[in-house]
Amino acid sequence: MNIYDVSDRAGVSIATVSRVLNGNHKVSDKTREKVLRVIEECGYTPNAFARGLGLNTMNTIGVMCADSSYPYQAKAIYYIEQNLRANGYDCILCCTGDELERKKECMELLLTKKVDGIILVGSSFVYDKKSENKYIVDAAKQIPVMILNADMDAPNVYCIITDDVKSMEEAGMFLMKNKEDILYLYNAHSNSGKRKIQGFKNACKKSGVGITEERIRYFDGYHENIPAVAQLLETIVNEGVRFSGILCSDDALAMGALRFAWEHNLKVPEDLQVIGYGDSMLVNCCNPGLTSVDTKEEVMCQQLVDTLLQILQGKEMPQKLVFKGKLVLRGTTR
Amino acid sequence: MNIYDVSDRAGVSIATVSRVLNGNHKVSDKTREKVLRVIEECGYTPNAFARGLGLNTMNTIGVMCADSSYPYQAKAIYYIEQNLRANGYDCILCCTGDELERKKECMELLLTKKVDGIILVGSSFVYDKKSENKYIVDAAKQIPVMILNADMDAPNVYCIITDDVKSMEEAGMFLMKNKEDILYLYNAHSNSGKRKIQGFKNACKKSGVGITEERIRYFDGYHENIPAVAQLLETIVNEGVRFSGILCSDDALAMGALRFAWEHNLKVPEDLQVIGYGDSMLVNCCNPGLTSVDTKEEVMCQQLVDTLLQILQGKEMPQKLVFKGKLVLRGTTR
DNA sequence: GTGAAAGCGCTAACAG
DNA sequence: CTGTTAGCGCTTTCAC
Repeated sequence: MNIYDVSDRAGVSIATVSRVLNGNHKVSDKTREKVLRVIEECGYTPNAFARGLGLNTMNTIGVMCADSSYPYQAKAIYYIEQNLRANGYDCILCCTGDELERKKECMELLLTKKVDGIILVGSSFVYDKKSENKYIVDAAKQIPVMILNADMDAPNVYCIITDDVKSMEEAGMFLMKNKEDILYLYNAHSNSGKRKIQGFKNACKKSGVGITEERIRYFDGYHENIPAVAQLLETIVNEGVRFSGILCSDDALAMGALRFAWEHNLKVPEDLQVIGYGDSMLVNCCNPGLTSVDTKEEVMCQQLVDTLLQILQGKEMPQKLVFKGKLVLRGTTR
Repeated sequence: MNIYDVSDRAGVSIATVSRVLNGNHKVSDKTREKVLRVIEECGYTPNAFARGLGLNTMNTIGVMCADSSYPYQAKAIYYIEQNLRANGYDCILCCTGDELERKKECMELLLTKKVDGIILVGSSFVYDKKSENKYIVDAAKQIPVMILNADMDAPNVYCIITDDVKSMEEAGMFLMKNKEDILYLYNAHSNSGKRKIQGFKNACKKSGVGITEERIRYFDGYHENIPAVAQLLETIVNEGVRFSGILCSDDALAMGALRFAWEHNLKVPEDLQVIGYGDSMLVNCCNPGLTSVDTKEEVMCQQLVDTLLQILQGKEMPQKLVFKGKLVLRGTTR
């Protein structure tokens, strides 16, 4: 069943059927009804590939993420998909992992599939070296590239980011109000990961606390491996480092910190304060509840999609949207 | 830049270019190299829409889920995407929510987009009423439909499921070894949700424990709302129901149970035992660690994709793959 | 308001 | 081994 069959049965030309299909006004009501009836009867739907070939678009957006099972990315994908679909766009999902080479491949693939735009979810897509971001810059020469949570500057690349520096600074200063021995724990050397560290360092400076590398520690493990985080803290203590507060670059790390507290019979927040980042479901999975930074993910994703849609319609849009995180106080801090 | 441009520059016909592109053997090495060089030089990539139109496929699979931000679904999507991509297929993601109407719409849409197969992630897609599964049966008349975690019987519909009855029965019997006052907590009336309840009931029977509705309780709230789960348990206690063990249909509910224990200074597992389902990252987010049923999600997803790929190649495959869950003992049980 | 016809870029059957 | 050509099904311009 194709447009010819419909035109035959309706006794009109394929051009007319096409017009009806596309809501073109220049069709008489009578003809329109006749065509619609036939379409209804036959259950005809236009061939998407043919349409794509003619119009050079199939209304799809490529969504890339490192690992869609990470809670943050999973949420983002959900919000993005919902917003795009509500506007008639499909999502092709690509989980790239962490290797640059795979990211390039996926990007290439999406371009080949002729998506109308690309959304990069998560800050791991943007590197320090300019040369390693070439794949993004190149892609942006063809179609708009939206980046959630990473900051870079190139034509046709749009960044929707949290002001991680400020947000983390605020959280850090909260812990440093009357304590100097705060530990910073992170698990990604990504673009936003670096901004967060900067925020911690800023907090140190502003609070008159010395910055030492032994208090800025990297967790090199699988994000779900909470026990390993606790172990890392054990190692740090064994090195002789003492701390009364831990600032974490995400909530999972904070869960590890709490686990460490349990294992050592430390009272939270009396003996140890903990702050997470992301305000995920994990904040309620512990007792007391986890103080965390709400990064307003849903709003960011909405804005991202809105912006993209406008761009696709040819509008000029801001290259950077910056949101400020909000420290949500719960029981793991005083 | 299209196939004609390439053929011109290489001094061959478009048929030859097409052959080179598709790895057809009947091209001389010399010609092949010449063509490949031109392709390389021009950075030519074939137009996916044109190819799709001719072949009537763009090698995409529709992946439907209710909410990709639920940890279980997020994981499944990740595994499925990885496996499909490794075999040259793209995923179009559709998050449908819980309403049947939206599920139908999404299904329709994917069919219109001419995907090669459809994967339904999560058991909420299959209903009790046969008439409400018609959208699946109809879709399966056109393309294979794979269902993760729900059981139904129709031509061209393939189910990859956990033996929830047996798995839950085993977990229940573990708790009922020497206690009768076990509570069953669930949060979905879905296909697999019902099998799980059946498992609990079986455990009661086999353990000689009476089945009462007041011990089989539904949590009607957002899956991440751990405090609300604890509140529900409070309500149940206030009704006069007592329990020394809680069997939960997923790990998030179990976190709520643990929260309830904290709030009431109940020792786990001495005063209250808890078992979750899914063996998610949450099992390590609490102290002691959560005993849970490992449903081997990754393996199931691999098998699902494998099966689908074989079906697409015309092979006859089993309509149902059943995996048995495994009870992983941790600190919340004795 | 409607129809004829020219693409869109590729694959594959057929002929040589 | 290589080239010619007929689709694949739709949109859109140009006549009428």
